[in-house]
Amino acid sequence: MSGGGCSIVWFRRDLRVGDNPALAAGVRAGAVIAVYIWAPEEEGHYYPGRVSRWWLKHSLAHLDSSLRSLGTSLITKRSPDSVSSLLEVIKSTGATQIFFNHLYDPLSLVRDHRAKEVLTAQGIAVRSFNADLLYEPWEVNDAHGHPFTTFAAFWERCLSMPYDPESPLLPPKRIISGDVSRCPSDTLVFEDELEKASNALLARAWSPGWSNADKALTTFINGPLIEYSKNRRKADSATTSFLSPHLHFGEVSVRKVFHLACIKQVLWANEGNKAGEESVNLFLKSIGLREYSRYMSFNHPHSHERPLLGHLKFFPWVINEGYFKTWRQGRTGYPLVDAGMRELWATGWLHDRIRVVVSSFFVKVLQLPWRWGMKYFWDTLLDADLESDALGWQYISGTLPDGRELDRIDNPQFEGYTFDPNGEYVRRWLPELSRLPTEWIHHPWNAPESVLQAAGIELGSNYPLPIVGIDAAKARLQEALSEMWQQEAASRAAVENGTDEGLGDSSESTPIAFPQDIQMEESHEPTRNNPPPVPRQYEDQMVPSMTSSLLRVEEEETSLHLRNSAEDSRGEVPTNVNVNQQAGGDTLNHGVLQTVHSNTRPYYDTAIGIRSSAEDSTAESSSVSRRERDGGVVPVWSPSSTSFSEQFVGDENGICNQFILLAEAPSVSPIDELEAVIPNWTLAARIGGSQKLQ
DNA sequence: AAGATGTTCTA
DNA sequence: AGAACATCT
Repeated sequence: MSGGGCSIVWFRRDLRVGDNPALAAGVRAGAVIAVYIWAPEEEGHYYPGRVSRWWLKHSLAHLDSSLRSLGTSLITKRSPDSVSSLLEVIKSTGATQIFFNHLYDPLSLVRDHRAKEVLTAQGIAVRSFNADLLYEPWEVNDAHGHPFTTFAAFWERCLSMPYDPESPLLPPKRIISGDVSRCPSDTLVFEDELEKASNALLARAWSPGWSNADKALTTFINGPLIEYSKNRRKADSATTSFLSPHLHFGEVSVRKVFHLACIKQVLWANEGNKAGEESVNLFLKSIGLREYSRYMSFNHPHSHERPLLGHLKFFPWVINEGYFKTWRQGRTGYPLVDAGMRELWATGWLHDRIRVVVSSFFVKVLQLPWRWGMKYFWDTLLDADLESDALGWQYISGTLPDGRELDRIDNPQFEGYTFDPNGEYVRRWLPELSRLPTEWIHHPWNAPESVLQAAGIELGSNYPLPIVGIDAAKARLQEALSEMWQQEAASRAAVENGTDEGLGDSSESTPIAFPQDIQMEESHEPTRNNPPPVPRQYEDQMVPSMTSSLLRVEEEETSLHLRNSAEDSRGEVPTNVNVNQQAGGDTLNHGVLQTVHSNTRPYYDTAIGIRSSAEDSTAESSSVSRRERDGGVVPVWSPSSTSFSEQFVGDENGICNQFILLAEAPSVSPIDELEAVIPNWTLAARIGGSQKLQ
């Protein structure tokens, strides 16, 4: 295995030196070549947003300097294709093995599988590890060996597993560098000049990099954690952990977080500090949600673009780009929502509670397609994370068995008084309402004219009237829901009559395209299980891989393929965090971040590689099975290993396919299939076919 | 003591 | 919105 050659450690979203199993393995094996490959085209629609790239840039610089102090450096490569870059690095360094840590988003599952196939074929030893989760998704199953479908059950199981999560590894003391003299780094460009200006303020609030992540963790554990249960639902309290971006980029390991929190919990439990103990439970639960997001993504890889509950695909979403824009700009007329949206745009950050408020408003009041909202979060959040965001939006949209009720509308006015009782949060982000008394701050439309006047507010002029009334929204939601159920019943009837072919397809398999608007803005706006049989010994061989197989024609994804690159810009948002602002004037002042309105963000929709619809007759799917690989038992990744579930209202087809696939899976060359799929965005759709059971 | 009213929670 | 729980009278 080790031979004479050195090892490549392929960094991805594990930008840390401590508790990094891939790095540790590389160091153990001898000389190391640390590599990071920037290949955003592989991400398709999920090209990272501006602030996310800012973070990445700094995190990589931080990692590089740490590696240098340990004796090596980070080789960076700019590439349209990670796997070919790896091959290049192998060629120029004579590396004979490669180590990396697992990722669980659908794009990575495909890419990593392919990497493994290709590299192995080249005689390279490939080993991968769990560095991102307490337990691998395939380790956590119910009494029947099936994956859980609700969070509570999942998390309960995680907390009562027969073995503990791995203990965090110490960072290496020294790294012997492989010979990189013939392997120059590419300079990676993560932001253009305009973006640089827009990002200028971020460094005041955030410090990317693993050692800063460690500091943030320690600060939180020793500080706000104990009060977490009390404080966690105030919109602007600085009592959250602020770990999410660090966790997203793997700057701190979740095991370490878990470890430290558990130690505190034991301590507080011994002291009889009930509140402290409960705080840890709540904090760990949010870590659990992150775990669950990976779990869901692994088990249902199309969960970032399809509702997990089948009937939701019949929901008549309101396709109204004007609404969408109004929401993004924070001009809905609901102060709590607007404050949140403006904070998001200005800072790339939102308190968890406010994320729920704005997304719930988006889905239930505006009834816009949730994927639009999710995409906007992706573009703007500093901690944008595909798996977490997909879980969040699905939860909000009522598309999970344990999500919020579909027909429940959260009223931002009432939420305002619970999350922001004194209106401070609203006043900070909506300067035009800064003089409005608390009594009216969350429902200015009810305020007496005299009060509004005194506050310098003219509704409909310098602050909008509610874009949609809550009552109207409720009525419209009821209609939409009954329409949805009708459609669903009709579709089911059609299936029973055997006339289903094609009928349901248009509605169910063609996700609503993103609006042009999110990419392009008009110009007048300033733009801008039972225990696993062999629990431990194969830990570092658990390579999630994907097997695809022939299924049937089910997908015709036309609309999604043709996406133009375009300019992404935002509605104007006040970014002047300092409160005082002229109350007059709809024109919001231009704060620092706003000096740049328009960030051009290319969309790499590699429409090349999309197959014709004839070829589309092969829709990927895969199955769960265990098979030998590299001497280790490897679960083969499966999207629909779900025999549970009346909850995931399935059509029987979905379930049947599952078993058919199990039989058929090995007959098709995964790579051939996968290559056509790599342009990602369509991946999930293809994998799932039109099964409802997702 | 039982009923009304209020509070908190929901992945 | 509605259940579960807590507090008041």
